Amino acid sequence: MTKDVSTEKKILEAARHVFVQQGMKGARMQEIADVAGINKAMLHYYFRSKEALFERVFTETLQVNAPVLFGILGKQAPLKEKVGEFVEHYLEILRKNPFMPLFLLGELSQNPDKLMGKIGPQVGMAAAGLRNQLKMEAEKGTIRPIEPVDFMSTIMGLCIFPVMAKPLLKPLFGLTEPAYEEFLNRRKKEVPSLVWHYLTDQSITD
Amino acid sequence: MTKDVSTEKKILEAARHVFVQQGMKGARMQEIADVAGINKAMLHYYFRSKEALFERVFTETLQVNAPVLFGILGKQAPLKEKVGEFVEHYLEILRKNPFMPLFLLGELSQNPDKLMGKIGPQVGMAAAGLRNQLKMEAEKGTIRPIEPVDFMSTIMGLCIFPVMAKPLLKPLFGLTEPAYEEFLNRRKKEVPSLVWHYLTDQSITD
DNA sequence: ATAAAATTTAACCAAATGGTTGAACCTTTT
DNA sequence: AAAAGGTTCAACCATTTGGTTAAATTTTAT
Repeated sequence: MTKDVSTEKKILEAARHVFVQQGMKGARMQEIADVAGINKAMLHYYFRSKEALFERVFTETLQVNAPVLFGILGKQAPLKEKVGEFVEHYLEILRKNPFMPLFLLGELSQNPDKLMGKIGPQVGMAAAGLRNQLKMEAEKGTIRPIEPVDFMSTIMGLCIFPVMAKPLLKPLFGLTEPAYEEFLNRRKKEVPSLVWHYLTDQSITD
Repeated sequence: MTKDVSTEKKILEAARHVFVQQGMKGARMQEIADVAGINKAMLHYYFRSKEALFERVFTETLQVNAPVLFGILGKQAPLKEKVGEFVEHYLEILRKNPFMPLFLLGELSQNPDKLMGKIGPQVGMAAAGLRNQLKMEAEKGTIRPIEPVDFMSTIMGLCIFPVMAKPLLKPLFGLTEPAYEEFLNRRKKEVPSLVWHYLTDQSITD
């Protein structure tokens, strides 16, 4: 691990790396220590227990990612523009952190309650903003009426699945690594246009 | 657990239940025994080790689910029809086994290799059939040219995400259980029509 | 009915793993 | 420079957990 970085940072970096990849149950304190390049006792010196360390990493991860996601969709701008920006940014983030969705959704499934209170207000605002925009645009006739959940699920599902199903998709369709990368790049164009059709085409609900 | 069922079946049922929900690492042999209503030693009597038991459950799960999925999309029928049937069936399966995708994708991420050889031929056939149909329909002009990966990712992502992100979506959008169910039902109509647009609208690639 | 084989159980065992401790080692303060 | 406080480490401890064993019980074959 990089020298001259405070031990606490080194631990958090290592812990995030291991936890995200192995999950709470799969992660071993020893491995986190090894990755951080320090003694196992340090983990307990800086963070009381495995649970405390995990809690910290999980919360941090959520509080860093959620605002990015909802920040884009919640801000003031034309919807079409925001969709494009969201997909582009999100796919890029996902490409760099392919284990993030599995990690977050996995731990969230184990502990559905530990969500609100962590991402509360910040994301709540963005969600409310999005809800309003969808409503107003629908009244204006720019888009068809649509629920925020439907919208979010569509756009997130289209972005997340290709990334987290990589180990399924690659062998199944005989993709080489470059071919897979190409596929991800295609998504950047296809998903926004797909989502836009989803928003505007009246025939979808009829 | 139900009486009069062979111990082996009881174990496999219990193991599937626990493994799918907790993952390989998270699952405890004792819990599996408890759920099965038998002694822990029985697990080792019928299946050598935790790994062997897991292997069995994982393989079985894969071999039961994959053919259902790809069976529908691989068979001989109009594409539009198959898409509708797939989404309907798949969403129903997912509603009953909400932890399945997280389980399969999670374990697959840990062990990308353990895929082929398990679902090999059966699914390979279906995938090839789908590839041909997409190619032929594109040449006929019924749909636009599209890669099988793109198609599969779109349809699966749209189905899977709403189910596996339930613990995220429910609190985030303040959905009650009935409201969430309603949402899932909306998907049954929206997803096929969305996918169909995705297949036919030329402007998506332009 | 009885011996043999298969099944089930409780008690154990060894390894893995989260966590602790006390001494050594810096760094800062006075 | 020496005391004090913070940091790091190797060795150790307790619990958990996958796995074993030998005896008991049930089932099957003769």
